[in-house]
Amino acid sequence: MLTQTLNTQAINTQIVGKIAPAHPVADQFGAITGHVGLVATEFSYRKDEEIYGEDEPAEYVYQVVTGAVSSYKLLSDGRRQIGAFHLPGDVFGLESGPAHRLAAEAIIDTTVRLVKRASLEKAAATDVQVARKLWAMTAGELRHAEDHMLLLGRKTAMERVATFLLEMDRRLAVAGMMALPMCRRDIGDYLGLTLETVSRALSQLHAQGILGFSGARQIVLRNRQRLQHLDA
Amino acid sequence: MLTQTLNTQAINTQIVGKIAPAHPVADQFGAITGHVGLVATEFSYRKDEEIYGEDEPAEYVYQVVTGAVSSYKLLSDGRRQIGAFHLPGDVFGLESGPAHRLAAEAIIDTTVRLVKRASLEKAAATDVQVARKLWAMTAGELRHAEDHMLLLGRKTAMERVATFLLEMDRRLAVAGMMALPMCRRDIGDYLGLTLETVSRALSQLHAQGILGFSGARQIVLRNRQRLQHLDA
DNA sequence: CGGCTAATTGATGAGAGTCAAGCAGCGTGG
DNA sequence: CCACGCTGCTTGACTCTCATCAATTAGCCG
Repeated sequence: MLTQTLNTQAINTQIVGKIAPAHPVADQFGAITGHVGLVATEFSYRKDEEIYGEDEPAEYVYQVVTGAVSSYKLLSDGRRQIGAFHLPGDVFGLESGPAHRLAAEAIIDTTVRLVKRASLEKAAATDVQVARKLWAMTAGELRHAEDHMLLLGRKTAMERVATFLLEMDRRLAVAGMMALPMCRRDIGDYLGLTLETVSRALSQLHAQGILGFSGARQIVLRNRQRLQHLDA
Repeated sequence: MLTQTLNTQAINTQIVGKIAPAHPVADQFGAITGHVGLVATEFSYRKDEEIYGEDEPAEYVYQVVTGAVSSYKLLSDGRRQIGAFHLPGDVFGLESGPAHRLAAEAIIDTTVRLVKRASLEKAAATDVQVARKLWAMTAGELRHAEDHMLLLGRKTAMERVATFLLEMDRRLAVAGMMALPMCRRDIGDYLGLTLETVSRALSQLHAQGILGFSGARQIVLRNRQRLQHLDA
């Protein structure tokens, strides 16, 4: 079904390495594919559209060009844990085994670049540098997951929200302001909290002057030091 | 300081591949090192002894021969999150980057086999099969961490304990009985609960006839199906 | 058998969840 | 350009699960 969607909506096929990196930072996708001449395709998803499901065969590896994606697991009764948010430049959907172990969906309108998993595997089989990079990317995800386990298992609601704000500030702040792509429910599902608890924590930080709002999703951190102090 | 300890206590140096695997299951260590002739050393730690600290340089990769190890992170005030338990046969301490991102300590008297990280790196640089195996091991850890994030973020206390029992049953049950190497506090720190909550959940499962005790750490699962049902 | 550590159990309380109401921001259409 | 309506966010009142504090009890090793 992903394949079907791809066939009907794919808009842009290019040789990776001939296009400019989407972002000024080291382009992780290019680092893998640049010198092996893999074909990458651009593709778009609308807000709330599923990119792949949990346990679905991992046919493609993705990189966010614009927009934002969440990776998550569900329990049978609908409880959801978001494991990571993927922002422009981030690679997601990379698996060592045959299937995706989290589902992924666009949280706002999103464009991704994608390559076939099989072609990466093939490149890795002959090029040790590619193999090393794939390992390093998985290790980076593991590092994030380990940090997040500490947050989910042992931090208070306020500490979780403080950690979240500092992470998003680091990853998407422009000119000291961040435009959050995700709603309060998504933040709650990422932090193991309810959306109400997230909202209350943000309100409290606002009341203390630690952050400012210009719209619920436009946040300015006014005192990173105090926020770091709240983050245990 | 690890080096110092190694110098004083190392007892056994061997060519990996010439010794019998510690366990009947596929030997992960051997899979990496068997055909490249790496030198492995055996080494022992006493209960509660630290094997390496968080952010310490990752000089060695380890495999549990006998005993059990926990990998954990600490907050400044002492709150602890155990990310994984390592049981006989398990590899731990494998890093793609330069440092350990969790600390590790023996939870009972433990013997490990270890190889220099640098020699693995070297083997991976020339042997794509080794590189692939290292990636797969890190991916396996990531899979466990992703499952554990769901547990920590979204499961109830009883669901967490049920998940834990089923995991340990799968990993260390012999003749339908499991001998837990870890205390209630360790279980709590793994599940994001207090030791009292773990104890109460176990007592409740006992009262319902779902499990039997012969000593606090000797547990028999009498009804895996009901336990699976309690695990969401 | 004695003494220590680990585990159980009970009483109480705090932090986050649930349920519910109202508000604000934003996109749409008149 | 402004009004309307939808969705998402905030806030309040109350509940409940799990943490905390405390006292026994059980298990284990010398």
